[in-house]
Amino acid sequence: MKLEQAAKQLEALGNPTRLNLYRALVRAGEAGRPVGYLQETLGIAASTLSHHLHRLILTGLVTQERQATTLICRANYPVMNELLGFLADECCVDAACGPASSEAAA
Amino acid sequence: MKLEQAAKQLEALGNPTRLNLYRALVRAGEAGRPVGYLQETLGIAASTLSHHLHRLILTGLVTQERQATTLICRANYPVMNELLGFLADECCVDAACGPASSEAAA
DNA sequence: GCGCTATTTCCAGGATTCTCGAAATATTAG
DNA sequence: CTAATATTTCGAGAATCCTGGAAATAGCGC
Repeated sequence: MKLEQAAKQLEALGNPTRLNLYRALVRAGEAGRPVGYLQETLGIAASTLSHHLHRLILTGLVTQERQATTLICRANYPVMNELLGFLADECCVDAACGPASSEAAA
Repeated sequence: MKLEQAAKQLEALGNPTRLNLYRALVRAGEAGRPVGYLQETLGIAASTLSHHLHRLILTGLVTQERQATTLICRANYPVMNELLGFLADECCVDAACGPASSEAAA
């Protein structure tokens, strides 16, 4: 069920700490960020960060890659785009919802 | 603080019942839906629905309008678009993230 | 005002979340 | 193998959320 998955991803982003964390990764782009760097930047306990990170990874919003003892985290752009698509999906089936939509003639 | 607000909205959408509810309103468009209709459609207790609805209204994602004894609920499209914008906002500052972005020349 | 329908508020129990420190694990360096 | 660093897992307390039933409120028609 797609809705469940979308809800989980939204819930994962619906916590200030995690949203902040996620945005840091989004900003970092392809380069990604090591866990330790994120921990210092966000100023939270390592265990707390690990907990949140785990959640983002479970929902597919973030990926990790090992580099020696350091773990590099990256935002998973395709998953985010899919989520954005899901939200905008059924928008406008019966009403105009703004300028962001497709090229359907007025 | 914008991040707090975005997190609250995402959290509001990050519950299957609420996401379902919200999508029903998105699908309904301008017409909106009466609370009672939503309650039957979703098959949940009136108090539960009221609770979730209240939350969506607090975050600004949903609006209500009274029509006699019936309350019509509508999705607030501008707010949703703002939220989508916030998510896509800092995307790609350092990496390509897909086709959904703006018209900035490459 | 009275009754009627639509909706919300109050209350409570059970589940989940958030946060952290301490201990455990993983990987590399020597 | 031992030491050192990076990260996760464990345990726990406080807070919040989710759900529904019962009672209260809001607006309408008579």
